[in-house]
Amino acid sequence: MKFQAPRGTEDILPGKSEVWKWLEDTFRRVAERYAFAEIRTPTFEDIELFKRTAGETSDVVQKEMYDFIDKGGRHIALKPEGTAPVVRAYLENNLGGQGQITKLYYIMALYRYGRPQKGRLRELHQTGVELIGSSQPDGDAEVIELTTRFYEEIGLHDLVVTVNSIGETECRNRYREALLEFAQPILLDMKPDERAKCEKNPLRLLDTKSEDLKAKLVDAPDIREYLEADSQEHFEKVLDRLDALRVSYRVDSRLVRGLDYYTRTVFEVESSELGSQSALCGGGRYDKLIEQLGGPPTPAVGVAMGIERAILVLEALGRNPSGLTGIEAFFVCLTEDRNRFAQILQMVRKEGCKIDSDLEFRSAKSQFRQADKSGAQFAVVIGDDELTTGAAKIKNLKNGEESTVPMASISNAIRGSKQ
RNA sequence: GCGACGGUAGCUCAGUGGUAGAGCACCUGACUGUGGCUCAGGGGGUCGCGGGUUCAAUCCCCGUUCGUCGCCCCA
Repeated sequence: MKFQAPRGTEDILPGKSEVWKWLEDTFRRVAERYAFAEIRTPTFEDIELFKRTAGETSDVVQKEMYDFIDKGGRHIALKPEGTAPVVRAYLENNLGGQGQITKLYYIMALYRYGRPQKGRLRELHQTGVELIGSSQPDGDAEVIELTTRFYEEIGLHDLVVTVNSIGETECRNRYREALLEFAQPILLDMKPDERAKCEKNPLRLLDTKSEDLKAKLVDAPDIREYLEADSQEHFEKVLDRLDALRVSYRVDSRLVRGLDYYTRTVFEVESSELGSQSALCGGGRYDKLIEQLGGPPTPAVGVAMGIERAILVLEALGRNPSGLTGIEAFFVCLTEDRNRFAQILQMVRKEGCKIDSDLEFRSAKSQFRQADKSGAQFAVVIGDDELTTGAAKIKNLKNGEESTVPMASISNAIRGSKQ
């Protein structure tokens, strides 16, 4: 019996885990600069939390949840998205008392039972922020700017944000009807299940990938003509702020999002490097969600970014994040006195150096080969001669120069020349 | 969940109805304590898993699993 990782999951191995660490560190740094604080929520929640919020028409909830009945008879779901759990925690812990603004960020694993593909795993990871308590367009803009800031800092330039406003519930309902009416003839030649989906949520029509369908929809009504004055004004202010911050964006009235709780501003970033899983991140305002979960009416806006997808884009562009960890020195053992040798390693490690050595009693030649491959700048030679004189030989592997330093100054010698 | 294609050494892949190969990587050696180049030698694969056809299958058939691409959906 050979075990393998469950379908749609992956191991993140050394060589790649460094990129993950770097990406997460960068995200934390950026989010904290905007005064967001980290929140961590449980891996699983009461399934109702997601049913209540993500919407009946959303596939994420309809068919992609990992759910089970636990031993106490509770119906549990592994979280398929991050916003609902964060809002649940926000309400449960009274984070936002008295009209405060709460800024939270997260890095979490999510679970969606779909057919796996590159860039679409069953266990996926997202970073995101939620800005809760402000209805001002300034919040929308700050979240969008933070998002572009993050992508800039991981070396993804020239990404364009697509933004749209889908207004409040009422105007969206009116629009929905108008669109449905326009689309009647189109719906007639669709397959029954596809048609049912579109009839239930006509907005789905808009983000189709079918060129054919797109062509039929060129003259479809435009949602922005249905926006109520407040939403329209809000949207304009967001765009004005993005202009002022020099965030490049594209307005696309066809952009709608898959989760039902969005209101007003929605946005996403795509990359052409990603094939059919092109979205790098998605977000927007969700002013009604908190009420839906039993809280006081509280406006909020947030974004979720796919970590795997960001990494795929970096790989596709051939970016190799530099400055990743490696060892500083490789210690070559040429004495039978392995205890003394180990003590020296212990000392240097206590002093904070990242070092390695051969554990297999291999030849000097082999040890130097390992030193070379390790990428370390130095090989430190400890043999019987060195033990008697109390001074190690340090070889700079880049230029071949050798010098002799007292045992006590090995770490200084390694570090000293680092800058 | 639907359709198509794929799974051979650590990696990238070739190959044939008679139980397998290359390149790279790895290990050892080329005068006793010195790497990156070169040369010589070496280890390593139940050819995804299970069943069937056959005298015989890695190669044919069926099933299954995992992946890739598209759809769906989304991050």
